[in-house]
Amino acid sequence: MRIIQALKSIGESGSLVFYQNQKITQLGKSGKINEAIKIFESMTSRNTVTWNSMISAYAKNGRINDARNLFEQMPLRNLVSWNTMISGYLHNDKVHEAAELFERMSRRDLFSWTLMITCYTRNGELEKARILFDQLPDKRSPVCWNAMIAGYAKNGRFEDARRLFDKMPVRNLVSWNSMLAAYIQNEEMGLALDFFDKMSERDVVSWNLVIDGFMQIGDLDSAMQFFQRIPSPNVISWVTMLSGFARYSRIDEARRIFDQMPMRNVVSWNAMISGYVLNYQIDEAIILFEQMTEKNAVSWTTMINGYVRIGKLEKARELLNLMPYKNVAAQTAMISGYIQTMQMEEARQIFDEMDTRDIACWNTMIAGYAQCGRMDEANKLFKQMFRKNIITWNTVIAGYAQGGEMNKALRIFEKMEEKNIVSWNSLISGFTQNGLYMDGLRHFVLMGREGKKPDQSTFASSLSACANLAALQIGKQIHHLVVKIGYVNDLFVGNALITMYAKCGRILSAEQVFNDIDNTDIISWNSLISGYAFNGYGKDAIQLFQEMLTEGLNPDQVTFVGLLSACSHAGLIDEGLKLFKYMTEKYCIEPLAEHYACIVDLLGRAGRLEEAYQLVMEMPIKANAGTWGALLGACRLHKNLKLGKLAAEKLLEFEPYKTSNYVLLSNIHAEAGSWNEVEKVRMLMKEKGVEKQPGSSWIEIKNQVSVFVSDDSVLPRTVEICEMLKALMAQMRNVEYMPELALAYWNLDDLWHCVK
DNA sequence: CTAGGGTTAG
Repeated sequence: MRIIQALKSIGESGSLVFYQNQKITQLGKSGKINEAIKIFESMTSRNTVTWNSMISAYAKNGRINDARNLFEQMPLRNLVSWNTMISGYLHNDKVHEAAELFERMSRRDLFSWTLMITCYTRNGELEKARILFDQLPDKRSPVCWNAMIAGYAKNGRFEDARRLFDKMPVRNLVSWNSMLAAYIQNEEMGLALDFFDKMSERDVVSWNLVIDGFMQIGDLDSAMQFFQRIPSPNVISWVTMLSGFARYSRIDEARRIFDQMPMRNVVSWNAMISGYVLNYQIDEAIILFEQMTEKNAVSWTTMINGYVRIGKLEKARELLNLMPYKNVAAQTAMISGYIQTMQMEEARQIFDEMDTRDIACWNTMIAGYAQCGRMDEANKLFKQMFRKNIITWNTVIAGYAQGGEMNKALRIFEKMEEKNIVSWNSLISGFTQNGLYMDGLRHFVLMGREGKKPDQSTFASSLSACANLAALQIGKQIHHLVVKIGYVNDLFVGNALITMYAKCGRILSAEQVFNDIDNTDIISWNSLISGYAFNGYGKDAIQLFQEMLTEGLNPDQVTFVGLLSACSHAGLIDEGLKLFKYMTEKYCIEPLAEHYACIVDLLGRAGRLEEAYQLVMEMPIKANAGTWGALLGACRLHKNLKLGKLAAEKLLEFEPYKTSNYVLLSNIHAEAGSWNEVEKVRMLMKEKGVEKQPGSSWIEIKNQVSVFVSDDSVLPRTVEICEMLKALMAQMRNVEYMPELALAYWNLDDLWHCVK
């Protein structure tokens, strides 16, 4: 009908063009970009509005490059063309490009200013937005004020929003709604409801904001009550309810809403599909997806994500191939799917095929390589990246840290301009996990100096460093900080504290922490049991274990490692053997090499060397270095040269480059007085090229850990320290303290040195 | 044809 009408009036100049322009806009808005292109290309005469409409249509459908091409090609640009292009960049998250155009404009109107302010606030660049806002030519128009208020709201600054709201000269309904949204986005439901009651005028947006607020805090009942009070709910009211129920996995209620809706748009369908996807009901999701007459990029992305979620990558890929204009989100979803299943080559293929990529996509790819330990490739991408964000940097740091390359991690970290808590935590936990405890603590201190507050992860890592260094004073200080900043009730921190005190020999403090924390988990119990073990309190370990059972907790493999080592350290041989039996028979826990090592140690201490050896030979899993090491230790204790030699040789097969093993072997020979053999071991080391690692120790003085390395005479105060050592040796002789000289085969002339 | 408040994918 309308076409006929339009054709009838074709005589009037430009009315067909006018009609076609409208059609392009309408098609662009409803996602039918192909039809819009068809009309545009068939047009014989076009005016500036035609070009503007087409630019807008492209931009609304994610084809921002096509939009820009048209913008460049068009014969005559007006102010609206520039604004439309900026708006396109705004909706495609390309703030940088938008700003470039804005700068180049010769004339700007209120549209231009508002667009640009919105661009900056979307990007979190509130200060830039505010500078523009303050330069604003027309202060009486509420539109820009509203944009700035919304910008503050979305970035969590509702007080700033409120200040602006109170200051603005003319308010309209949108201003009131923007302020209402500010409260709701910051989960201030009390303030929001007061504000809502004070509003003299409300529209459906105001109501929708409130029901969304209830949904965000999980109060579905209140949301429903308010929803029923809305005078005339629109699609968005319905979708808010639908997606709210879907988000909380109340999928049947969500479906009921979906079926009852008097009107549905693409978003409604997408929300329902997303609900099913979240609930792993992919079959239901695909039925709806196929029924949809009008799919947009979100529909496709949601569905692809759904298949990725349940591991059906072929199905996901099929959909991606069918998708008409693949967007970054869909492609990134596919890439993460491949990465989750370690199919890096497939992931890379998609990545290479993409015509535009966002930072998140690059980051996903880099994280993928990092997870696979392929840091060279990760780093190559990192270097290629044009614009990086803080996540990019943190991903690379964590990648290097996990691969043990702390030098590289540190170098990247030091190049960062703006570090956040995640950057610091990646670095500190990297040091700690790679045994570089001092470096970990040093950076913990540096972080404090830069005024950054530690969080639970920082505390867990640095407490673990203290535990391994037995740095009690520093550990205690960190504990105070934990209390002060308020992480006492964090499980990770609590468990780290237990381990720290236990490893520092303060088992009473460990107990106290254990008793003080509100909620314990299996790791807390295991930590305290291992703590008892470490300090030789075998009976307490067993008693705690029994308490754990009465509490109804199920012990795991780690529990028994702690228990068995507790028994071996305390010489509780029968109890240990009984527990081992209990573990395998009652709890059906497959013993690990660690468990066998404990049992070997137990039998060995009791002098039952043959039995221990028998166990090692018969155990169903392969003995590891720990098992042979336990046997070797027992042999030395009971001076069993024959078995000891055998164990030592086995041990050397596992760890041919570990100096301490050679030391053990040569000590056995030395104790037996076979000096020829001792010499042979020394030759063997030379042959294998084993470097004697400098011995090191550390001492805590006035809250400062000092590391001493042997055979290093460069640093100051060496002479002083040696004098002191000599004096101490003399005193020790006086009180008849004799070090075990049989063990002192290695350089007695070592110098101890203060590194820091 | 372009700007401010509300929904969906990441």
